[in-house]
Amino acid sequence: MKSTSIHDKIIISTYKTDGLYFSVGISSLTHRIVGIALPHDGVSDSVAEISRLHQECEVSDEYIGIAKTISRIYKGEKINFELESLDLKVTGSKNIKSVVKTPFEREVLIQTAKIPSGDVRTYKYIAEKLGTRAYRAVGTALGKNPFPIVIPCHRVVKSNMKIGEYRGGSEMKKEILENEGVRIIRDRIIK
DNA sequence: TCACTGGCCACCT
DNA sequence: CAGGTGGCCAGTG
Repeated sequence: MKSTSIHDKIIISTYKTDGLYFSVGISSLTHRIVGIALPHDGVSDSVAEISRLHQECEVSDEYIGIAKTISRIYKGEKINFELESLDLKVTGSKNIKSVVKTPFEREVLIQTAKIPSGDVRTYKYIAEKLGTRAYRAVGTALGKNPFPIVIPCHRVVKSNMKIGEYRGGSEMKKEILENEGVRIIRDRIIK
């Protein structure tokens, strides 16, 4: 069986601002985003975060504008991002590996995408939207979010309004939320 | 199959 | 308020 992913190539573009590097990976086949890196201090770490998940990658400036847009969201600008531009499909195939692994992860991401900038929801809220009590599984799914910043997993916090964990560290989570105008005192969201 | 492991939650000291 | 305990359930090997 032929895998279409054999001919797929991921283009990785990086935008630098304020000493931070933002990378985005885009499929040359589908033209959808397949990966976003959290900001890093160096360009190699930023590129590596995306490239280690894909076999064929090419570094290019082609999509630097998208990387820049992501950096602006990080800074707190309210920018509408089409969900259509993300590769959210889930394939069960062994040959063709999708970045989103299961329907559950996909639904968690879609619910999270609805949270407006400047606001937060809880892990429990997301779980209940999916009709389950798998609160922890929601956290696990968001921990694997291939599209951080654009799919705002940083806006999902604990039920007691404490910040909770983040792949880039809770300090980074706090920083993004504050950039969006969320008030935080002693690691707790103030409504 | 089955026994873990978790970006959690609620409840109890 | 901090820390501990049991519970929940999707993924993983």
